[in-house]
Amino acid sequence: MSFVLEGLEPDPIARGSEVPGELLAGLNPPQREAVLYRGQALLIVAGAGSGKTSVLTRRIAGLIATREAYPSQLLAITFTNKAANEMRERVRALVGGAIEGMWISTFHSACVRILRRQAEAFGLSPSFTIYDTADSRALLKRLIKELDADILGFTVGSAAARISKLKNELTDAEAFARNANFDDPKEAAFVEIFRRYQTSLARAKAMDFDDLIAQTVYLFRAFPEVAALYQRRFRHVLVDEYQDTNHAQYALIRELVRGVKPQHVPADTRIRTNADGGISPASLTVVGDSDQSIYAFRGADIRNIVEFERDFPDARVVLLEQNYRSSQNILDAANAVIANNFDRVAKNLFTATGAGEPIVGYTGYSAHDEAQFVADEVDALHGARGGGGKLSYDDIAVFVRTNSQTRPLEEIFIRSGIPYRIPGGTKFYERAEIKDAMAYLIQVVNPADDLSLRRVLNTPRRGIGPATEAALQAHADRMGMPLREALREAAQLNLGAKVTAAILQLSQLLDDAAEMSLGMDTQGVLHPGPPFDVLKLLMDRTGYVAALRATGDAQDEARAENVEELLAQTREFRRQNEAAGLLDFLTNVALLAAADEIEDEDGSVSIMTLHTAKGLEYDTVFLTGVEEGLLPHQMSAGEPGGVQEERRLFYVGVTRAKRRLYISLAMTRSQFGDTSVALPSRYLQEIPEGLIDWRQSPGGANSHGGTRPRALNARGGGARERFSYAGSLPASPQPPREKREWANSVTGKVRDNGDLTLDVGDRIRHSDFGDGRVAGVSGQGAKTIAEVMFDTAGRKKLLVKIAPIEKL
DNA sequence: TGGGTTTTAGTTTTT
DNA sequence: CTAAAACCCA
Repeated sequence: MSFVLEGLEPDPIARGSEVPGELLAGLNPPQREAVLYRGQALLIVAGAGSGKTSVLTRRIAGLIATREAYPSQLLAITFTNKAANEMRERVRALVGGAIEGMWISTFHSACVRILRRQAEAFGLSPSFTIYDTADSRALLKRLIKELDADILGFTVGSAAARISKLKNELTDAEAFARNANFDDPKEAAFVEIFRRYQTSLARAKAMDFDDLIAQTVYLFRAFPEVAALYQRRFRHVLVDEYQDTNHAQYALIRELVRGVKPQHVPADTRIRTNADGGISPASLTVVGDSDQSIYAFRGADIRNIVEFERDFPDARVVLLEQNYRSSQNILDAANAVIANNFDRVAKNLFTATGAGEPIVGYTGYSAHDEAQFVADEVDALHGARGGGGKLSYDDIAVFVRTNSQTRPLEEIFIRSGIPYRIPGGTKFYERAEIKDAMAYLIQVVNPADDLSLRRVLNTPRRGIGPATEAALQAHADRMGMPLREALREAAQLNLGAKVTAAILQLSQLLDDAAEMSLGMDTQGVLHPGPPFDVLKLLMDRTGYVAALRATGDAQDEARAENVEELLAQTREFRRQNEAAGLLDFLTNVALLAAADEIEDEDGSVSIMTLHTAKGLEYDTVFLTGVEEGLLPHQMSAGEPGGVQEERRLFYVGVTRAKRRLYISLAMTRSQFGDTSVALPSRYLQEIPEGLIDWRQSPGGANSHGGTRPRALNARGGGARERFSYAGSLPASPQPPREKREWANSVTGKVRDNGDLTLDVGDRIRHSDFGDGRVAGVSGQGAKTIAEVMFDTAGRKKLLVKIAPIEKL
């Protein structure tokens, strides 16, 4: 290889002339600058839909094409694996295949890679396992119970949240203990929980999600020569979605783009050194949009992006404001809403594509009604009836605020025969049977992980009950060995002959599986065995799947099929990653993100949370549950900046839509089994008059004030639908109270029945369902619910106050 | 030890 | 209301 080595060093002056023209084709001036700028630090403030992925990929392609950097000198951090794969393909298409050695991955994947590679340097097992949230919680549960900390008010959730938060701030157990107030019994107990949690992880050779980042930072700080390895290698670091980085991630980036001291530069380096023999810092490019920061709950610190220029005084800032995704109507709505967030740098998205179709609004009686509307519209758009529109299902997405909202949507979609997917919602890997199978695999790779062994000890049933487990655990503790070792010595424990045999059999099986996973010794080289073979061996010899099949239970049959599906996935994984072993498979699964499950062109509608939707785009978007208490969510009311964060969430949702946006809500929502009245979200009011075409408006006759209802969102001047509040919303955070009513919608479907009372046995008439008989009444006052057996429509639950019914 | 029943707790968002 | 967890009995 005879590269021109001088060319590898970044030149602080833009080298526009050298970047191939085709990489700049079709870019607007700021985009062009973002591709061409060369310097230590660059912040690209990329509004929604402003073509940032395009800019980022061309910037990378430019660096490679001009020989400013080898692909292996580039590190690009994305938010999801899906985004990483997409970027990899797009860069490959631009530079013609030569991107081997380039790292494009998520923060977590990159850290795992570094940690596994450097594990031995600081006494860590390279085959450490990654605990997901459920694993962490299971461990914490044991610890809290052990310490009787529950009486102090500790819950698994609160402890987990607190530990996660501390780790994201790079505060480890010891650092926390140093400043803890031990006079407070609760705080003292927490210190103990945190410490034990961490030692348990270490003993199990496991890390939780937050550790992956934090430990990498600690590694770099403790071993400058290890850090230097990566500082020398990565000459260009690019970070996407920078507004959602937390402190630990920020610190990691800072470590990576630090210059290398002369003593850490090998004599034969091919990188140009400074006068003192050191190497200057890598160049850093970050892309983000503070208006789309929606992960504060995960420790994301908006200051990372807002104060970027303070961190890097020489930084260039490029603003991308032209939107290439959405119609002007959609952008107007988005701009208007986000403008209500104070404390933000003004930014106004614009487009050249024209107004487009109006936003469609709909208000259902209930979540089911709302879901039915969505289903009907999807059906119509797909052209099942009209034939005019030929929108593919995968061009449509339905967004929800909370996971529980997917349920009614799912029910209606099934009934309507609309194919759908819920990325991240299926929780395939959280199913008990999958966790069982995975626990076997983890135990094969990491025998120190007692948690996984305990899980499979008696699954399927092999007669190892709590008593036997305790005996094994006691032996393990006594000998200071992992549970896995204790299994081998089961014969010493004077257990029953049957039980002992079962234990030894399991032990032998795990040994055999471990041998297989390491691979056959062909010509002295170890090739990791295919994960499929290992899992198949385990499932066959344990009889796990067979046991499920044998029960004859339909649910167990479904579980057996899930395990088969997992087997298929291991096979598929090996197909796509040829030399990949079991550890790679497990890592891959652990770091899977919800959005990674989205397949393009799979012919189904995607239903997902607003958080999952970040970074995606769809021709048609349904934004559902736009109600007070849901968006903004009740839980956010207490948090500082909560309502603003929720507004950004709303903004993210709106700006995902390319051509059509539907906004819907329900007048009542059920949770915990009872139904309550819901009010339209305050964010709806922030959308300018005329942008929304209400098919069914959130009525609201103004019977209390003297103010005439404003035709806020009536289209074409005709006040067909009206949407107003009695007076203006209070400036205070509280939503309007019971004075507001759902009444007198022009369609006549939404009404106020006053204090109509119904009793069991009454005959009533419903405008949609026809005649029926009241079968039961529950609830009080405005929330009175009647259960009605309709003569033709079957059994329905109705909110008496607003249902379109009359007593006969 | 296993199965069945009662009880209780939980609902924000996620790598 | 639902799902998981605790509890109880055979």
